[in-house]
Amino acid sequence: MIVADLHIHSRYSRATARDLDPEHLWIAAQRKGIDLLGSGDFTHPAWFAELSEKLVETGDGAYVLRPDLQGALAGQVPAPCRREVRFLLSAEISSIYKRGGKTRKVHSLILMPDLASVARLNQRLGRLGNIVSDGRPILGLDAKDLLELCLEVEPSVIFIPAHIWTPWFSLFGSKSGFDAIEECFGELTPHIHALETGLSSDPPMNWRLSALDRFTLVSHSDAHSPAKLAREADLLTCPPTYADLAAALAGPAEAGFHGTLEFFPDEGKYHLDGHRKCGVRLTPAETREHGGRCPVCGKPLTVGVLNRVEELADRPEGSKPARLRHFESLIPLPELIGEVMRQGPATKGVSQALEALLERLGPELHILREAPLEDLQSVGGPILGEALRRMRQGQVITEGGYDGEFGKVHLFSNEEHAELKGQKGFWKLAPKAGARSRAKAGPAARPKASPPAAPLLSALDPAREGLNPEQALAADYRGGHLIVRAGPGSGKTRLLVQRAVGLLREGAAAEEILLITFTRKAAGELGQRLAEAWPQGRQPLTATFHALGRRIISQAREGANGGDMAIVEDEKRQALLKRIAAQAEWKPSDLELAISRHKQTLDQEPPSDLAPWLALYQEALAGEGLLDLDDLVREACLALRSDAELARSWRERFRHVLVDEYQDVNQAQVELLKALTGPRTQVAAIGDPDQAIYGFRGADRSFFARFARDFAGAAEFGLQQNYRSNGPILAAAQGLLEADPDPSRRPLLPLRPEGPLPSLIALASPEAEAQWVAARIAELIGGMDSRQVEGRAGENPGEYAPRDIAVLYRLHALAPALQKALQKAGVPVQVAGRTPLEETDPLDFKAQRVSLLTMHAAKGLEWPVVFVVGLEEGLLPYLPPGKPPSPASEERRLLFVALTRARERLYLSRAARRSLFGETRQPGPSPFLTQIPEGLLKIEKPRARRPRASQLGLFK
DNA sequence: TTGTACGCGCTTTTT
DNA sequence: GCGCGTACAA
Repeated sequence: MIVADLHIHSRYSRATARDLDPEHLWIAAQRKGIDLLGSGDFTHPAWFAELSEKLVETGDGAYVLRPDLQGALAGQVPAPCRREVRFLLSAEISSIYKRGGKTRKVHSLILMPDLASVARLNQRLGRLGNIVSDGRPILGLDAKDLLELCLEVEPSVIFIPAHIWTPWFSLFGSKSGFDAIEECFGELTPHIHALETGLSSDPPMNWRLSALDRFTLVSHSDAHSPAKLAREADLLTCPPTYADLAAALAGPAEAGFHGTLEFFPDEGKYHLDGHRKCGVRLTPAETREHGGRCPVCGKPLTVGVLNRVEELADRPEGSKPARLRHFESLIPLPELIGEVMRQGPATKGVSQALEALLERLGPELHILREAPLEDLQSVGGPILGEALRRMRQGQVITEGGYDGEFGKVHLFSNEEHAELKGQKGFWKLAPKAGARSRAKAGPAARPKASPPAAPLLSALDPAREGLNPEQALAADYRGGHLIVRAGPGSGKTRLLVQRAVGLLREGAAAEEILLITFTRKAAGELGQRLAEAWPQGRQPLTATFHALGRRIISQAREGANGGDMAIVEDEKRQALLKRIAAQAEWKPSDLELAISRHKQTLDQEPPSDLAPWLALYQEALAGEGLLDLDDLVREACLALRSDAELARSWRERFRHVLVDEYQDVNQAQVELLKALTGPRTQVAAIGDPDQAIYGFRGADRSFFARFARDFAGAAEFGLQQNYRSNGPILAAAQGLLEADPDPSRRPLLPLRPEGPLPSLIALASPEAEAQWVAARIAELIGGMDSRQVEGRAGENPGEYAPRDIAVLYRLHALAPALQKALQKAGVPVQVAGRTPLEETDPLDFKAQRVSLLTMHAAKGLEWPVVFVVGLEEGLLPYLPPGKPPSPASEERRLLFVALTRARERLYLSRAARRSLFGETRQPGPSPFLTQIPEGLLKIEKPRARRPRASQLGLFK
């Protein structure tokens, strides 16, 4: 029989002991009596390097400490404890992701047969996320995708869902888990053969779920220090090799998996329910009596493992499956000695006593499990003997752990302890009636929890079929042209889709309907939503302005000489601009801008200073039959103007033209629209002039206001209902806009009025700001380490997944500090537009991360939590040194766009010192901040720095 | 053709 | 503060 502890950590994981290195593990394993030990943390590059250096392969998938190191250390192992310690390569990965609208946090234990396969896996994982900052990395990768990746890298991988019952980070966790294994792993479930049951549950609890019958239930220590090794462990009868372990886990008991060594589950940190902050500990039955809420603070209780097991159980307490494996419940020897000596387990006296026992009797597990009581009595005294006798018989007194607080397991009652003082003959006492056996009478199986109340939004959820009244008015209007002023989060895309569907339903042909967007992405999404809403029959054309122009030009040329047409590639165009600019003694960027602006006006005559250079540019393109992107719209307009037949065919083609983001059109685009508009055409434009932020690229929001003049008789509509942001977020965003009065603006009405006030904080430096953001995000995600989860009762830590969060800034230049701080905190992060495609893993698009992006890039997107950073003088509005700034109103709208990306929580920040382009300044707050009316922002102060918590804080 | 020193200038972004 | 482009040397 061998003892295996396969889930441990190295010193590279958070909150772990500094001496967690191969040498100390080798010593500690022998003192404990472990034959087969997980390496832990193989994903961490430094630990991987250390393992590669200090371990040598046995050839059967196991590794041993290098013989020279063994020789140097042998003296530190008590003689009766010495044994061969083999290592298997193991790691734990934390997957934090969104599935089915719920944040999931699942930890997985992974074993690999050799360093080469680990290296392959690490390479893949390194591309998907940050495996450098923590030995237990956090990936925004669905646990199922992680399993798939592991199988792809190494088919013989052993993949074990870790400590499956802990509330915060596990497969069945009450906070962020699933109700069934299949729910998590889908069709890959057959690749899972074992489940790790964790400290807070033991086999009898797990036997109550018939769904677990086919799995091997394993137990490991999840140690964060050498002293905690083998708190729980596996008992194997197979040889200590990788392949034999894999076969044992996959097969019946005879295959080599004998059973487990267990904690008394009551001692686990999450056995019962409760609130640590409120000092409330409840049994599952008591929790039900209180309706799941804390009797002190009224907030939801942290539901423990016992409760969760009862929730999912389909058998009564005490049931046993047909096939079950052996288990033993143990108390760690230092704790047991501590009780006998009436001292803490980490005191010097206990250590000395432990040392003496190890020297005389052998490893800790041998002492706990097998050593004859007489030997124990003779070496450790009669009381120790009695303590071990009681433990082996399960006669213990328990106080269940709850909400992160370890439980307590005692062997003697208080009365006994009192009696014991000064008495020598204690071992003769029979256990008191008060010392209950750990088999407790429990409540009957609990009915399944009722499903959560229907979400508040369901009645008006924009994802559903129906339109709200103001949307319906605009969607159903058939009286001619119309323009819709649609604020952020008002269901704009939905209105477009439903208008198109309504037209189709009334009998309009798909060919008569055209939808126009600015980006291919928007066109793709609109097309997809339309296909979902109107799956029957042909689809209307959904195109960008440029794609539309291209079609028109193609048709014009077919009719004429059929000249070849292609779009100039950017590289070529830049080279051309550079060449001409040099000749003109202009800056290439100025030339580019001037050409573009001219083409957008549709004027025939360019400004005289531009004319010769424009002519050179156009000749160069025409010589190769090329057009640039502005030409696509311009040339289409000109073709329609000069070719009456062409114009007629296009004007008659569409009865309905729907245009998205109308605040972003330029003159050429408006002209193109007009040229497509015949007497029977209805143009429906939708947009929001308060979100016009692309003036610098030629967009002119004034076309929005004059739509009714460009398209005669147009009706005006407005969408005020906001589905996205809660009341306080909308109030702050609209308060800001008040500084730019507009009589045609209507207030936005939040569907969800309640929520926390947006907050504003000033930090000393960009680094401090980045660290603050990282710390806040770590709290919101919860799960960087347990302390963060347990630390802030009432803040709902762990409510969010990485992909629920975005950090927005004015300039890309702010991204590096943020990225660095977030990576250091172990938060999975992606910086928009900054990942080269060739480095992207095929699974990359599935990885879920915190997004870092510019306020511009955030337009059209939304997140439950948004941080807006760098709200400083000179940065917002941005005042480029030596250049004319954008109009302040456009920059204000940019902030408005940023604020209205947030659904639930909004955090604003600034730094009192900022270095930008080599210059360090001490900027005051952005003037826009003072334009947000007082009382709509909560002013926060940086928390005073507390001294770093001790490395061992996790286990007290 | 390649190495290196120097100086300039620095948003936001789509097709 | 740094990257990129240009100028000039080898």
